[in-house]
Amino acid sequence: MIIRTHYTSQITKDDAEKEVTVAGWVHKLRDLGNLKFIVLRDREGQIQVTLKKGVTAAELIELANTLREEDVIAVKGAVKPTKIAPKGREIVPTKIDILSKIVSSVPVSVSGNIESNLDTRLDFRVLDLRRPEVLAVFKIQSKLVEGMQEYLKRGGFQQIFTPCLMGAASESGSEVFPVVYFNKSAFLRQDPQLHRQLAVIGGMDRIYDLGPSWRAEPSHTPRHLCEHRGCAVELGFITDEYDVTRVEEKLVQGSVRKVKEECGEELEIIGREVEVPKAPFPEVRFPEIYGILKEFGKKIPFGEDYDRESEAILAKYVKERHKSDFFFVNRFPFKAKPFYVMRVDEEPQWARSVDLVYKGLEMSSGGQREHRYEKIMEQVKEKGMSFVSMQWFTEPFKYGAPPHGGFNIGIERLTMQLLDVENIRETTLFPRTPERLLP
RNA sequence: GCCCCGAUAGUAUAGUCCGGUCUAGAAUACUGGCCUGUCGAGUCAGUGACCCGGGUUCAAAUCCCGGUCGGGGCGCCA
Repeated sequence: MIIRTHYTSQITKDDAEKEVTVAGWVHKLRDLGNLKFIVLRDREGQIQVTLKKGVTAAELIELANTLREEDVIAVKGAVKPTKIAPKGREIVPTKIDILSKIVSSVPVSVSGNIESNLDTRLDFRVLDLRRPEVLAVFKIQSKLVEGMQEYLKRGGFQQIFTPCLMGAASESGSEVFPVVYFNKSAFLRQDPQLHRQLAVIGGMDRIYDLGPSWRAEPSHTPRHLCEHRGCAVELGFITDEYDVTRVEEKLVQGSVRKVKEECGEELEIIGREVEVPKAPFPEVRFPEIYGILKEFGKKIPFGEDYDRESEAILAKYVKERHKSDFFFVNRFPFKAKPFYVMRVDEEPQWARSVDLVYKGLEMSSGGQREHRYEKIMEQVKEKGMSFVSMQWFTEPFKYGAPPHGGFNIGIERLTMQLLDVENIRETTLFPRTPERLLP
């Protein structure tokens, strides 16, 4: 039987005299001599346990004297409403069980007021996670993903699982992690992209994949991880890339709405407010983008991809003009994109390739894929790729591939931007960066 | 991959520019006292640190070189 009868948050001043058992960590000890307070913390909050000499049994007071912060205890007792206790209630204990004693004092403070550096906190992530403001971020992230899934399920999307191990480094130019796979060379995927396409061609039609991707780029930035998770969506029988962006913006809306509706307390803990974005999201496109950038004194040669400064300029431009933190960038130069994207037939320089930008940071990329076998083969050739190594992917296009498209939206990045967090490692439970592989 | 900055007790910092006054300071945590309404409790006492290697110098936390790790910018991207 589960030890606790109540989470701390479930106990209110209306529970007078009710007998409860709470269980959790010793958050704070305040010893006033003949009066002692134990602040017990669990996932949902905190409650004060009060011991008075002459009122509380002597052996309980003796036991309380041995407690240290972060010991794990269960406390049975009566709820006592009182104005002088936090949230107007406290527990008068009749029994205290020590479930686990700390072996040594904690290296980073859980209850204290000294904020450790992120790197130190990540070394002791387990302790860090016990801080309510850190826990809140992950509760919000969970709801964000839940909101996405609810939207997708309503929209008839099926969840699928795609492989993380790849027999060939394909896709774009980013670096992949090699893996020892018996006597073959294998790689960790950069994106579940190609298998999603195959699933749609296989007739699954509307699917999504929630899972990790890896990039072997030694990026030292507050927005990159070597391992990140994405919500990757793919759908068939689209008319053009706008059928994809309409899904994406609703998915984002759904996820943010879920957070707004169900994470009021967590948002308060971290001192943030969220706003459900209005759809449709504004769009800027190539080649018009060159003109917009020029107005802001930024020159990008016609036909070239933009850089991060441009992204910031466009974000500012859209924010002023459309009052939106979100916008799509469409029709990227084909030369900057992978072989599988669909070009605009009449203007083959540009691709039906779409990024979603949120508060100036790229959240996703996607768009319409090329589904015509001949075109795909042309593009494989144009990108200088080997027909043989791509055959596993291109063959199925011979046997009836519907027009399709999709996107992969970064979960850590979306959480980060939504909550105005400065570093993506804050929104990753156990982040993997070039130097950090533990814990 | 390129560029800039940093590393002092468990944690977070002062000191570094202008080498000696640093047997390295205040905080918090920790250890031991006192205290019957605390809630960043208060109060008294105590333990505890200059990233590693090399160099310059009478003398290095402080200056120089290399390494490792960390923060950030660009590139790449989610």
